[in-house]
Amino acid sequence: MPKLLTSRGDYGLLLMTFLANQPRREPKPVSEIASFFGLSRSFLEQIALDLRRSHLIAARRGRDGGYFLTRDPEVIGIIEVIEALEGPLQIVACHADECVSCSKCLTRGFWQVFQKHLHKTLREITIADLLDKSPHKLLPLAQEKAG
Amino acid sequence: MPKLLTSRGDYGLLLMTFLANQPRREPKPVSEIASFFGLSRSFLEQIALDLRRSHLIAARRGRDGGYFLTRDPEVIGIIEVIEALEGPLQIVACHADECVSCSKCLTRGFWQVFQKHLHKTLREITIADLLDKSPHKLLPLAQEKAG
DNA sequence: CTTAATTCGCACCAATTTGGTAGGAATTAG
DNA sequence: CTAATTCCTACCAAATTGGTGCGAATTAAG
Repeated sequence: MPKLLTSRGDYGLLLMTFLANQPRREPKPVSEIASFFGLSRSFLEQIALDLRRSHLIAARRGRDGGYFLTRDPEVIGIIEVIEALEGPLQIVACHADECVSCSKCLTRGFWQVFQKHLHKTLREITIADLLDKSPHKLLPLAQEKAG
Repeated sequence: MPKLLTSRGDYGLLLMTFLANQPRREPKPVSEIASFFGLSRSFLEQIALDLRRSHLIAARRGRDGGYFLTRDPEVIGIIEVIEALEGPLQIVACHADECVSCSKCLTRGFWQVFQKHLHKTLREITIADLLDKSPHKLLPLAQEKAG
């Protein structure tokens, strides 16, 4: 049961979609977002901080401050959000040099290609796509074997 | 940095590919597989036990015993191995009813479709595919946006 | 200048998951 | 009978996860 996303990535994407829904990119305080989703304010603060450090959002401090997107949702790949919060995407623990059994590992090459593919997919899906109800970018993939 | 596979799934797939490489499906003891990959015997034993309980492999007990595949590698989707060892695949923690904020969750629907797609992909990739050097089943997926 | 709202930064923590170890019972070929 | 093996369960240390809490710095408004 390992998950692809921990709650950090999950909440981070919720936060990004929330900000993307704000019409004039006005700064919104974490407290408002947290209570909207029913999440812990301080935990979400940490997440917002990480997103700011990765320049996906920017902050205005002090009263009436808050966070806002630095780019349009259409050009923010969700992999950027995920990796900002969870570190580089990896399918499996082993990484080339550190692996004891790589010379005999039959699956390593496969996972590398798989990881590249997954990374690319998550880069092409944007925050704007999350707001669409229909995740059309995935549908053709799911039917790939139909023909 | 959450991974899609923990070492249980990883080692389990290695074990399966090892057995797939045995010509006449003769039972191979865990000790041999463990020492081949440089893994812990008792840990791999646990994994083999789970794979047997899911009927992906079968055992012959006692001297000269061991494990062997119950099906041809071409018809064993790797999702079967993964889920036997790690439980049902999930992208993100939240599951419909238990979720506090689902009414406001903008991303849930997307992840559901994404999970279905990933599940299908991992079902179509078989143990036999892992033995091929070229993971051709992924290549068309990776080029989906070219046109 | 004071106050309230906010980001910022870090220290800490409990529960869970992960990646095993260890020991022994049951089974079986020779 | 013996050795090799699966089978089963209990246990455990380290890492990860999902937070809490506190206080400093910053800022708008009165």
